[in-house]
Amino acid sequence: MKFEKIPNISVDCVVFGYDTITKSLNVLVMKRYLESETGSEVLVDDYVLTGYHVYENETLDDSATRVLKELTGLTNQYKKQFKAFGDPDRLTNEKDLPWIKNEGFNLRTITIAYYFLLKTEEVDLKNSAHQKKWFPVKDLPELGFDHRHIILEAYEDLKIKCLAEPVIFELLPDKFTINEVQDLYQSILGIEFDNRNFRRKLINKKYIIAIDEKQVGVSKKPSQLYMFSKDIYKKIFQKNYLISI
Amino acid sequence: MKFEKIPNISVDCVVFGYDTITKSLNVLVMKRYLESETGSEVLVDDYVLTGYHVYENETLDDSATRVLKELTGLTNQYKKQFKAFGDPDRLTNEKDLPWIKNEGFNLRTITIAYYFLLKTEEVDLKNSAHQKKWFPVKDLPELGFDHRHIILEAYEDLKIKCLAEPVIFELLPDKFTINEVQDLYQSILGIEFDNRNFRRKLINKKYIIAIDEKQVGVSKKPSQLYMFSKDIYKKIFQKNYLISI
DNA sequence: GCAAAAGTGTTGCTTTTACACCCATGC
DNA sequence: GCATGGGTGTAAAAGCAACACTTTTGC
Repeated sequence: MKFEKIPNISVDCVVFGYDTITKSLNVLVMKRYLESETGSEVLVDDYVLTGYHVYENETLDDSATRVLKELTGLTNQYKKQFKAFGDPDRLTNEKDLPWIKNEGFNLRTITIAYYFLLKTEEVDLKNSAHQKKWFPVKDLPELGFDHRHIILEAYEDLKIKCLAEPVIFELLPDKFTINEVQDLYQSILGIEFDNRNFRRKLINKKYIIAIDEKQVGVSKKPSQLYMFSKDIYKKIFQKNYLISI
Repeated sequence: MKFEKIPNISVDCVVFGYDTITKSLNVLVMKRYLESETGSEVLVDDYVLTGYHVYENETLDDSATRVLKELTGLTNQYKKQFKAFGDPDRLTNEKDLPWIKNEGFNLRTITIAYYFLLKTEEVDLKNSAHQKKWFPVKDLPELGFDHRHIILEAYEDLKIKCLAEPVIFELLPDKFTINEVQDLYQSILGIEFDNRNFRRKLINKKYIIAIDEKQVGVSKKPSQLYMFSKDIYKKIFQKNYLISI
């Protein structure tokens, strides 16, 4: 009983990884491939989110953490439960049926969807069992089930979240330049900011700390590195009750 | 199969109702009462949210809508799925056990929680099967299961939501005064605004429309009535990309 | 005429926006 | 010395915050 899977409840994890080099916000997905018994026909060939059934004795948060760990080896990443998906037909697209038959899924499975924020470079894709791949959130491959929909809803939630809370720093290395932060905001939100205004705004925050270090190995003026202090942020944080409707 | 309940998945509805007269943001809950077989002992005597199992052929949203309709007779109210609750021990407080035994619940039930926004006066509590009652969100009664927790999370979500979207008008009658809007914001957020600044801000919105009508039957200067035009709001709405971290 | 709540303006301050050029480095 | 992105200042406009008294009605 204790470690049994609940057959009709899963968690699905949208893993967002930012690649500072290519300036791309990516999503980690897993290859799904199935041939007919004779091997003459490819039945399923696309990607899916990583997810798994929730265990009987496990909280939803713990399930999501477990799935992320199995997928990436990482723990302690920023995690948010953002929505449950449970349409009766969410798993029953024609192209999903052979897969479901093969895997023995329950056709009416509700999934609790989480998203995680981390850095692409933190994940080692080589030494891993499944075939996993990063795709830019703006250029997703063909996805199984309702997973494109889930990713896009996660992305919408992230857009709103990053305007109100300093989650952006979860996607950046510990030491970053102001322009990297700006690039990331722009990449997530799809809009451009004035560099001088953006820079001023960030540098004025007490929790954005200039460190005594500069970029190395770049063939241009090396830029100042900063870090984000969560401690200071928490200390000086105060709810802003500005009504903007 | 089609109309069977899924035994381990439910929706729970936090129904927020605002009472313009008493200026109280209320939550609608249902009496839960159980005596021992001999009638000599009260086993359970408290309140719970209304909720119900999800049916096999039904979306989560439809389940929530159905539960609200059975509870209040109302449809087409503002509805938001805000979180799934699924801790293994969420139904197993000692005081919930006799109830669960009596009702034949699945002990590991995940609930998808929704909140609704409406006006207290819209709901007729008299002609209704179950014993239902409004309680101020700031003065909740003893609640079964994890329902206090669910209500408080719904309330937190509502606080954030009403700062960014005009959901406040879902809680007010069609015709309202500026001071009623201010009272409601203050009641939800627990802070006070300057009346002159608040009034100016609202009246300047194109979608807040002064109508050719005043309050009647009040023994004071009757106030100007306004309405909210969702159409105009949608037309002129534009996402505000202000980073406030 | 009095109680009750509605409604009204101004000023200083902070924040946002718009905008163009020089700087430091590696090659 | 040149290519590359890093870094800088100012002025106008908008929005926000603080503040106290007069008006209109029903009774």
